[in-house]
Amino acid sequence: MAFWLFKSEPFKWSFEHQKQVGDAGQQWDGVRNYQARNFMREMKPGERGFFYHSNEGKEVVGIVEVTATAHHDTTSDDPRWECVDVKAVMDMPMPVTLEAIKAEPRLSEMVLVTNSRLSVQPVQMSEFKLICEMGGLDPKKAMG
DNA sequence: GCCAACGTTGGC
DNA sequence: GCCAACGTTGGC
Repeated sequence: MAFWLFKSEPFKWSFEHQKQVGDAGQQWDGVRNYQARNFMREMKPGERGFFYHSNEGKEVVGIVEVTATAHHDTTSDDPRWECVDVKAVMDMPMPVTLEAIKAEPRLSEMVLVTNSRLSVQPVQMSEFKLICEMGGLDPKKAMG
């Protein structure tokens, strides 16, 4: 079981939008970066990740779950670009800011910190649990 | 709004 | 296959 982080600018696609589409989920489209695409290819239905608001907010705001394996991104004509489907699972009671993440020595290896431009990235289980705790969320609940 | 870091493109 | 030029991301 792997854990992930999905980054989105809230004025383009926010966690609120994500919640509105419900359990049907929605393709995580628009990714045009090989590294990010390759991580999506590794994802399996049922795996969970953080929903992170970049630019505005700069915080982890909720938990999402992968509902479909990688398939063609319908917003691109180019068959190279694929994406998974995700659905919103629960809110982070207290959003965890990038500032707080950077201030936590145990999170210094997070991809969010070491490669801030990667929009889809893996998260270690220890990192996942710790951020849940920082956000007031029981890690067991978040992990499903 | 700026700019550093990074990724991609295309000429050679 | 190299690398300069360019475009984009995202923190500040």
